[in-house]
Amino acid sequence: MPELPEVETTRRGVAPYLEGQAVIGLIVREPRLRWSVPDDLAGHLCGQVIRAVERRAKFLLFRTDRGTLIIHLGMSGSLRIIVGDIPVRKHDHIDMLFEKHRLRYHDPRRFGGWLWWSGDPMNHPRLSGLGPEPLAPGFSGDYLNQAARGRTVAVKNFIMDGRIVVGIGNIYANEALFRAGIHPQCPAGAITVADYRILAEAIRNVLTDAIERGGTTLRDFVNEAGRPGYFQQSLCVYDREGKPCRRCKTAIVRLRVGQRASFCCPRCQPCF
DNA sequence: ACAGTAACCTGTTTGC
DNA sequence: TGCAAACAGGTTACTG
Repeated sequence: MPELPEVETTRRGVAPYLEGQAVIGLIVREPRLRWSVPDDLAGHLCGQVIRAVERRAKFLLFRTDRGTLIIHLGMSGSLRIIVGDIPVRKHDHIDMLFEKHRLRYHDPRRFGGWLWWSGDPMNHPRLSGLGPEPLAPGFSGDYLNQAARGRTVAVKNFIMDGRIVVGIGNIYANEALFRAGIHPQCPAGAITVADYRILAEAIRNVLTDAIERGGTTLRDFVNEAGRPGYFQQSLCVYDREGKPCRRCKTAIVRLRVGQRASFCCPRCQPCF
């Protein structure tokens, strides 16, 4: 679930409750996440003030004076602000305690992670090799075109590769390619620079639109208040097999690209 | 370096 | 209705 817009929605939601607040406790009920929660995480965090809540790719960064808590939501993780006495549900794996509330981590599939890093988080092995942020300067059609030279991989897989550009998962890859009028199976190296400029803009626009609508909730994504996003109402192709294209009414087609379900309009996204 | 596959784990949907 | 298989938003370790 959580791609860049959902992680950013979570960041914006929790930041006001955490920044400037001291951690007074940590309850780890289930440490077996994608990467095991470090044994000494409570020792690192307790007493520390969260100075800033940032995002890099799909990672959330909680900065303190002594290091950074790095959280990844995986495919089914969510963070909620809990005020008062709300009973722990199944899969509520971690609570981070503050004076007046707590941050509760829920993750049925346990593909997420809570990591600690004492140095510059950008040097963490999981972050150091990442490509540019799609919403920051430095990401452009010219950059994509350069990175795609000689690549035979399908363009959909190419833009989902975090070494090329971060934050784009299956939903937004499909949606961005539709907006750009590019077929998902087109080889990355066969796309013109003009089309890459259109694609880069489509990526920025779809991510920005999704953030404005609080992300996409297909099953279980919820924000810090436990409420869903509503960008799913704006999806043009994802999970719309057989339904009419919002632009030309042609039936949306489902195919498999690199083991992932993919959706496109055969008329608006012609084969290369 | 690149491309493709399997794996991590649980819940829900689909098909027989 | 019941059960098993297939599938799901992400990342990474492995293969050739």
